[in-house]
Amino acid sequence: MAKSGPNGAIARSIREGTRSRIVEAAVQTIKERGFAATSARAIAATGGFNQALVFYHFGSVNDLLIAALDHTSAVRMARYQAAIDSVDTLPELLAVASEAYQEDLAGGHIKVLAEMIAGASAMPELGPEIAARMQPWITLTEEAVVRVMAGSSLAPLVPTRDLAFAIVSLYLGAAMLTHLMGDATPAESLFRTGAKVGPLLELVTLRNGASAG
Amino acid sequence: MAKSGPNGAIARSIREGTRSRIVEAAVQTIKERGFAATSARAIAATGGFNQALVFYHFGSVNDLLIAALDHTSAVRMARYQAAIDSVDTLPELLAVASEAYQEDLAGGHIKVLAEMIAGASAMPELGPEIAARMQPWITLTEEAVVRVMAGSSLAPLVPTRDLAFAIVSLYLGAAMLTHLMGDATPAESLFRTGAKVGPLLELVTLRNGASAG
DNA sequence: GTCTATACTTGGATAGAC
DNA sequence: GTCTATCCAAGTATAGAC
Repeated sequence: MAKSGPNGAIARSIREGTRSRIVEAAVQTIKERGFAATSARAIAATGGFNQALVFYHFGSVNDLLIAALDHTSAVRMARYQAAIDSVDTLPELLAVASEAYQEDLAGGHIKVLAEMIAGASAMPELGPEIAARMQPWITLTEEAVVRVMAGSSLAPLVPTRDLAFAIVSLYLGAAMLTHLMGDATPAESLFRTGAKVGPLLELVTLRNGASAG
Repeated sequence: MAKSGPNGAIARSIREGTRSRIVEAAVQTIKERGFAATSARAIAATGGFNQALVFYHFGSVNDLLIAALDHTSAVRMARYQAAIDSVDTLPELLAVASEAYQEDLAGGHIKVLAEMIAGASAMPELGPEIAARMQPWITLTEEAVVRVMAGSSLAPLVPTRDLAFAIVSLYLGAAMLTHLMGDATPAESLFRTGAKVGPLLELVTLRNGASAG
């Protein structure tokens, strides 16, 4: 209270601290220029601050990049979780996934993820950090699958862990290929097909209150 | 004739030219140390020749890397094509794919591919080159799918292009995640599950000479 | 064709002024 | 906490001897 004056936006950006300004500049630099070009100097140029601040606040570029991944992951995870929670059937789940993919593609989140994973190959010490941050996505996916399959007679037959891993792999692989091929974007066609196939699969997950004892 | 003497191995390696020595050193360096660490100096150290030879023979490190990708791709493509040609049913195809994946993982080919794709993000000018070299794999996959589905009543319903893209995406995504997670290797479990599920899917692709006109 | 030596560039990271 | 200035390492690429 004592601090807040009439100068809204500026005061806010000061109060939020330089840390988040740096994190956001890092995210934007990855989006715009790719992992390899995201140096401390490039981030500083994007955010309009000094290069040395990266090291003062985060110790190293790598640690900043981890923080940036955490930041975007948290935002996206919350959104996906909400979308998934509002859904009960497999076709709906496919629709939500397709929608989320398109959104993330347009918003550049896909690119950040792809670049970070690509970058993990480049900086081996980033590997475990990123792997750990992928795990929640697999778990999220598995929970969604379990929920959607619940009540189906097929449920006990489905290896949900493998299925979740496969879905995340597919999502990621499609993202990397799309990213690679640029304008061709065959992933879009794939998701459209998925949306068409979804309703057919509903037969598979029909609640079978009748057939069960 | 005039050139070949009693000194077999040494003469051969001279005859084969420094170019292929450099290409092989590049492949091995990517396998062992990753894309980012594969500099002209590192490649030269691996192959035991001078750094300047990279530029003399290939002009730039990037061009050498492209040549290296072409080299491994050609070898693997030939092997996959032969394996696929010897197969007629979907379960067999899954078995072949699973086997190839394990082989490529053990042989380090998966790593080369993953690193190159990762690297493409790093060096944008590599992107189109690598994308162009992925296309034949999608085509190969599509042809295999078409062949295996031929005669099934489902064949006309399957969007083979999308399916092939999905399979390659899955393969690639699983490779990158496995590469990332290291010892966890959930992809192995996935392929085991795939092998178990395969026979069930045979029902789907049964030749239906009876039901057709 | 292959080597040594070196020019040039970029980026991580720190010291020290403010 | 933020800036300027700078050190140092690693890498691309070329010149020129052999």
